[in-house]
Amino acid sequence: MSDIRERIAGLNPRQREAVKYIDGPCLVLAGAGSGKTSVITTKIAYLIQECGMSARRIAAVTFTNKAAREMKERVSSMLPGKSGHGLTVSTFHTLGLNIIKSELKTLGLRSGFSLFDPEDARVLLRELMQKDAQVDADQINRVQGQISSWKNDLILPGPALSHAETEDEAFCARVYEHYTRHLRAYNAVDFDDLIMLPATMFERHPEVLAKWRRRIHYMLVDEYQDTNSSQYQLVRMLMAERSTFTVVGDDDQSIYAWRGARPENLVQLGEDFPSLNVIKLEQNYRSTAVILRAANTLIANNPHVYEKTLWSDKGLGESIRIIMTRNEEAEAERVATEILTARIKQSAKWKDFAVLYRGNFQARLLELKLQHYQIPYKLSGGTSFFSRNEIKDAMAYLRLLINPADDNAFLRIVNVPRREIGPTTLEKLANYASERRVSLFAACSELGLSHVLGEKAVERLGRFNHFLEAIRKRMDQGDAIAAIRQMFQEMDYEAWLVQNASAPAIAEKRMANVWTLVDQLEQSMHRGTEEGDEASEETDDVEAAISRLVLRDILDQQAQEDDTDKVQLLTLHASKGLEFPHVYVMGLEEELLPHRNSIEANTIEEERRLAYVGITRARQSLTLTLTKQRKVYGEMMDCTPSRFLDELPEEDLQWFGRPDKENPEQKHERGKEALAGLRSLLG
DNA sequence: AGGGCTAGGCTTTTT
DNA sequence: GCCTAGCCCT
Repeated sequence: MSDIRERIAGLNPRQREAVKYIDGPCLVLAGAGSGKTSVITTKIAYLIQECGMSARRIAAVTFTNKAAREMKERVSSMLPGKSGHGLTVSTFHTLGLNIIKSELKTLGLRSGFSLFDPEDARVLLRELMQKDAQVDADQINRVQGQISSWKNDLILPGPALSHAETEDEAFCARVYEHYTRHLRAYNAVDFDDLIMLPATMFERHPEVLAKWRRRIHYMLVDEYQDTNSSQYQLVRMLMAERSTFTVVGDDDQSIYAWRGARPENLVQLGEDFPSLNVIKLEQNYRSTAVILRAANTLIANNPHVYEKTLWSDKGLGESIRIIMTRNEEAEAERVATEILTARIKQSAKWKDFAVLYRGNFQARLLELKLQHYQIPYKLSGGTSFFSRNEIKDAMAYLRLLINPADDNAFLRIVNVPRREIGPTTLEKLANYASERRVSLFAACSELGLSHVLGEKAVERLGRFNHFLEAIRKRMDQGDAIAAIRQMFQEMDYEAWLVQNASAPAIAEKRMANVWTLVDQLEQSMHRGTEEGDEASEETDDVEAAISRLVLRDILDQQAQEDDTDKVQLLTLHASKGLEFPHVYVMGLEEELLPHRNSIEANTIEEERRLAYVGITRARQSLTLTLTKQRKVYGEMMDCTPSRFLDELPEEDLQWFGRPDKENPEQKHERGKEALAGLRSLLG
């Protein structure tokens, strides 16, 4: 807990200015590795410690839970005692969720509302579209994407329909309208609503906005280049009067345009706030001069509103190596053996190496080679915990418990485990429910059901309803978590898993996943209670905790695993924000990086930024690889070296395996050399 | 209720 | 060329 003044004294002049400028709007253009997180965390501590601002009046916003968690930790380590109490450090979505939770009435929601993840939303969309036309798998995705981008632009269904230019768009808008109505009926919101609802509410209810402006006096936004339109509107509305905020970002690292990020928001800010103080952080504390020179010359090919050039005092460092191989197998092989030898030569650890690539498929071959050489590695990505079926089932139970109007959750689990409630019964139930305008779950216990359904069916539905109602009662009365555990036991969910699994061991694993989920729910509840965000009763805590679960805001169990000594395999996207002593970027070829679709869509600039992000991850050494041939969709294709290679400073590059007319033997010799070196090292 | 077949698609992905 | 989602068939 070092003194805040000391900490500020340790910053460079630009960083110090960024921390101490608090009287107006502030944009910090933070180049890669320029210590932006330090600036944000120190600034929060400075506001509290030196400027006497209450932590409760400060909100810092990030894009990922991980970043929010880390930032919170760093800030609280700088602050003495409880002075950080009440500080908000959260994702945009969690901030939106909290706003929604305190404005339920204005928004026309009831407490315990469900949060639909994109998969839930997709299921609902499919159902809605099936009525209209025949469903095309791809069509659902397109509609979902269109709705999402409308929501990102704060466009409601009405205007979406009236402004539709094509029949296709009009169709989407009609589905959007249905979708919105159904979400309302289910007392549910989706991820995009977490931003859109607060933003549109603030527009329509100035008195509510005024209240929130009194609550939040200073805002800090990390990764500002990743904000979309609705997020920007939210920040703008909250901060409009006071103009006290700091946003930190790097337009050169904007790589999420495809999911709605608007790097133009950086420019927009200057127009909306003419007094904006723009501070550039250009000193890089991460990489060698050679690496930065490559990064600078590459990105200079993109147009810039604010020019910036990274520099470091770390010395030139090694040349950048470019390795060209015969095919993708040789490429993977080469990367594996390079890491093997480099580790010994540099007496480095496995975790000092990262291999970056454009697409996840590129990792497959590499994995094989790494396994062959017994190199330990950690692969980022893969199937998420939350897309597992048992987790989706468990989540549906939780959702239905706190929100009986959630018909989607009901349909998912009413017959899981088997309760002999089939499609015919459900259809009749649905008709009855929609006539009486009640939820499916509520309809289950209505007496009138016996007019439309057989005795047995009525009995089964009633039993299901009573079962869950009993659990709900237990949750209200006492230990909610205990009641939830009991629920899974009483319905013998494990038996159902065993029945459905190919091996008992698999079922066991799945059941363990469910218990992990419940454990995390429990932990999340305790965390929420300790922080005492708002006065809340027990059930309110469960609701909040379940929402946090859906938002993936759970403790990272892989945290310890991250520290282990393994080579990191990541997509270029996933590498943003990280750094490694030795970085390999694979597949520097036209059609791959830049990606084929981006060439066609003419979004080369974003691909260039992607390459820029990859390059700037490296501290000490950088190796780029490419191949002459590669299998594309099963067909062997000749590859062209990426245009980005031509945009790097020739004098800093060291080529291996480049076909060279003057010296055709070169590649052969180099290859042999490398192999001989490897052999001698391996003994 | 589950498995097998076929067609289409094939970058990146957080909340 | 391979994978996966969704459909159909038993």
